[in-house]
Amino acid sequence: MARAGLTPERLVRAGAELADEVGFDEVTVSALARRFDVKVASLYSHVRNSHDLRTRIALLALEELADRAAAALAGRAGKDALAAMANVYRDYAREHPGRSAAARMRLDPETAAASAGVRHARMTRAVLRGYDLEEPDQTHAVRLLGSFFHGYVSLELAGGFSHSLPDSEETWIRLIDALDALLRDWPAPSTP
Amino acid sequence: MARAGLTPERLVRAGAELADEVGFDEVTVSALARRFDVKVASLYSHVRNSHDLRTRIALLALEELADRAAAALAGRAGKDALAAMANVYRDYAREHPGRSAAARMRLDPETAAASAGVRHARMTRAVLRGYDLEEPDQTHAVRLLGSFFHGYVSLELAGGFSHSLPDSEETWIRLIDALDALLRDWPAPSTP
DNA sequence: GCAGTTGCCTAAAGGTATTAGGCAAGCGGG
DNA sequence: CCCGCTTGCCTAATACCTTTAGGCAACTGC
Repeated sequence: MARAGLTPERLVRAGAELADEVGFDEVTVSALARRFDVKVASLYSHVRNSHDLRTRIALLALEELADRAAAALAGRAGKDALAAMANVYRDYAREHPGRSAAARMRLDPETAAASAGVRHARMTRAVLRGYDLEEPDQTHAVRLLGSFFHGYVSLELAGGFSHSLPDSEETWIRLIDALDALLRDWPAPSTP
Repeated sequence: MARAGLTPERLVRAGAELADEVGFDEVTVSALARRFDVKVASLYSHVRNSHDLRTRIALLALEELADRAAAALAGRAGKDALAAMANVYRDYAREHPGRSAAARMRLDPETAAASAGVRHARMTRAVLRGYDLEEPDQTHAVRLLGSFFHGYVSLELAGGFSHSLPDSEETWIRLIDALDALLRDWPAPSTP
């Protein structure tokens, strides 16, 4: 019988495609085996287990996303950079909903530390160099942007903003405006 | 044999507790049956299927959250109300991580429309009455707050902000400051 | 206390995850 | 060229979760 030519890389790539087609939650070792027309057990020489497969898809998505962000940020600063980075996340989510969900998967700390997640953090800080923020405000801002991007993309993908006006596109543009304004004019701590 | 006294309500409540203990993803019909010391098939007279169970847990969580928010908002306005609402979400997530994850579960449109989600939307708009926002900016702001709360709570629960300084508590307070400032001084659309 | 309902059980089938061990495809050396 | 070794994919088996069908016993109301 001819061999299927499985490798971890091909499996992960196919798993990512599967995720985009049927949703990250439906990515299963069995479904992937079907896709390669191979028995389920065969995958276990290339991937440790189901969790390992999903983790690798998440890592792939984080890499792709970081690559796109790096490309988009090159030569931009200030609001331009902010908008570029924001659009990278949103566009990726719309083009690759499954991968995008994977990128939001919870990783254990060591895996996360070795992932492209750290590039994301560095790039976010790079964007913030266009604004005048000292520590710890810069970290607060990193967390604000992370939360907002994560939340907006999740809600939009879940259909939260469809079927109501104004459409999501307009909100998105206006919210980037708003965040830009906030970062430019970052408030001092309130005195309680 | 004595009967276990199953009802949909008891199952959903126990399912919510189970979610808080082991995570929403691990909430399974089998695990719930074990918890009641009952055979798995017995649950199927009370709950349509696994998805139905999870949906009901989500609806419970949304109700609880809306009740808390309503209580917290009574008699408050402006930044006070904003902070109160924000803290409801965050505190709920910390006290009830499983329910909180359930509340973020994707619901189909009809279910969502019949859920306490609409109360949340109304209350968010009520909070925004303390700020001077016309439509469509009010809707943009609703979406901003929704995204931010959702994102922040997800990331914090996933451990995204632990093991780094400043601690999440401080960031949280400062970001509420920041959002308050942004809402008070909402920028006009940028002219592209 | 009896009849009817209904709640929980047994049985069974199908899907996913995972491990152990086997056979042959394809590569490298003679 | 072909022989042997590696290793890739397979069969087999176990375990768990989901879901449906049908049965018997425990409550409920008369």
